Amino acid sequence: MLKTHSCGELNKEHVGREVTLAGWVDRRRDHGGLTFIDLRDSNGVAQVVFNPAISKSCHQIASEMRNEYVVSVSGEVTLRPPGTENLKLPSGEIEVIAQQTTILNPSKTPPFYINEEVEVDENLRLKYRYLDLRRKRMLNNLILRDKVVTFFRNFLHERGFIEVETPILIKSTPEGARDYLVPSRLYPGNFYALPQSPQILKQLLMVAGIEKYFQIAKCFRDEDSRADRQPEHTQLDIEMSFVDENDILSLAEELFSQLIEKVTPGKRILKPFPRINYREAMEKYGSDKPDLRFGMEMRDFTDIAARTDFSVFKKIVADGGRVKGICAPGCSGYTRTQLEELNQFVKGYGAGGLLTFALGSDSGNSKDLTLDMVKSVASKYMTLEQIEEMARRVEANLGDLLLVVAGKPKIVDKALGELRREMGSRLKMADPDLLAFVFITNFPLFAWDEDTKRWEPEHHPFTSPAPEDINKLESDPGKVRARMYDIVCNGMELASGSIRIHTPELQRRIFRLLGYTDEDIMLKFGTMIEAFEYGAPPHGGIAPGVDRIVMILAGEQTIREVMAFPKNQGAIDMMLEAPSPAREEQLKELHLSLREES
RNA sequence: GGCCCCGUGGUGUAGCGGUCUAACAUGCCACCCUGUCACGGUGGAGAUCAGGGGUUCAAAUCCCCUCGGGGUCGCCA
Repeated sequence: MLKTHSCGELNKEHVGREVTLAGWVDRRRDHGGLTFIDLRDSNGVAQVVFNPAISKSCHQIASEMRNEYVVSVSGEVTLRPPGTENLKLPSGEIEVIAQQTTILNPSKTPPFYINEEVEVDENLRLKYRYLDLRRKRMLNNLILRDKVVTFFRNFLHERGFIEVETPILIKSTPEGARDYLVPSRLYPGNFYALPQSPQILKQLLMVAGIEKYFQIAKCFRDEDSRADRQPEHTQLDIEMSFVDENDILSLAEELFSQLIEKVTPGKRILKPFPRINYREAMEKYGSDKPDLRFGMEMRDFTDIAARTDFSVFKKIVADGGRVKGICAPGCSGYTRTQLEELNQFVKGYGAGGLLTFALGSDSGNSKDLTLDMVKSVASKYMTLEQIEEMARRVEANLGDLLLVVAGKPKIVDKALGELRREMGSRLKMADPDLLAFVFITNFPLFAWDEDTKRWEPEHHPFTSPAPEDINKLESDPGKVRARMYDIVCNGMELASGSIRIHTPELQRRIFRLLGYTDEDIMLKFGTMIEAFEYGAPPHGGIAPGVDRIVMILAGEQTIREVMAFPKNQGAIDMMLEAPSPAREEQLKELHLSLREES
């Protein structure tokens, strides 16, 4: 090693020792006759003193040092003179008196600050990610991520799980997201696909008798990116044999509870994790990933709306629509501009508009409400009783603002659910120290796809239907519930899993329902079906998203901040400049020619 | 593909029709400085205001288009 100690570890214990440090110049303070350097390495920072009275040549060399130069320093660890200690630094009571120093490698002036926390244009950071990662915040995120992954491995190993790697070059399957394809050199016109998840492989491991499997697995999906989505992400992939829903959920609950306790003990969690079924989540929160850090639940006003003289309401109800609302506490004073902003907000989710009821200007009990205190375009078509009834359902008081959306049920839930989330964040209703984990259960097995006019799996086609609903599979597929569950935290889907189908008959039945011919089934999923004919055990699993978990624990707004080398929203690696054109020889070898885009 | 937001020295911001020959902080360069720690002081260099077009006597500023970035809807079993 070119060093005997790391900068961060030095303290009073080391006083009197001769040490050699090596790292980056974090800051130089040149007093002319005396120069200080904050030397930084992956462990922390230590102050080095260059005193010409100790070593004239060292002092000379120090005058050439600049930020981010890589240097090594040898010298004695001494206590700082009284009154010059720096309590902000763990090594602040000591300093190293340079007796020998070398510039190992100079550095150009970095394109942005390494030693200060300032927001920098993200593409610039991504282009120079290797510099960006030198910043404290990024280093801490990588350290946190390592702690999380290490915890997962230990936790599962202690419970008898074994980690199995599965291949990255696999077969394209028709279900789900767009695949990343890899052309085959040996077989012209044939392609591998990168796994969207190791789903089929882990189920085959169950057939293999592994019983308790996990993997820190890379997953690839060629879909548009978001703050919480990337072309490639990492899952903690878990699968177990001879289990039911409860076994998986209690394992997951234990996993996350202990993780939080160990890694971010300052955070509170709800324990036990609440379990909400899909229907209830959609009813109350308009979302299958509700943020439970605050209430503001949605209530149904459809029956009230039907009784009013408000033609907008009546028409929507007559057409099979619904009317639902939430209460924004203390917001009755919202200006026209603010209300219009919220109106535009719900329109963005397909709603026709937002109807608001400002309940008086003062705070107080809603029993004191009178009709002239209500400000709303709809109030003249409604009775006081009707408005009071709405207020009562959402537990509104004087001074509150009712936010009501009417329209097609799906759109109402989506728009009002997003509005709830928006108001929660505007009114800062979420406790920042709370991690509101919740299980969402009893998802429907299928969702009707209007575009393809087909039933599509809500999760994936390997999810087992609830036993009591199996007889409805063909007759009423929309009513069939799935043995599926999600883990949601603070409004983000953190994990998804299910008990799987393990008999060939049922698996075939599901595929047929999804519109596959028997020939298709054998062509595309033949391996799976055949494997199920050789004694497949009942099994199920779950797959938490590692990037999202770390993002939440780190308090970051995007998963890019917790990935070492992420891609930008356009799926471009700014640092490596990928994707990039292939050379003609490469294309030829792969039997590919490029198509002219029209 | 739709919608919203953003683009001014290396970095972060101000300026939002004329006083901009573009300001401030920091960084950079030079010199001074022996106890600083976001050291201090003096001086200096550094910006075709993303690009193009238009409106105007006059555009960083208003309008249009393009490009780039972010957020989001669609999409993501």
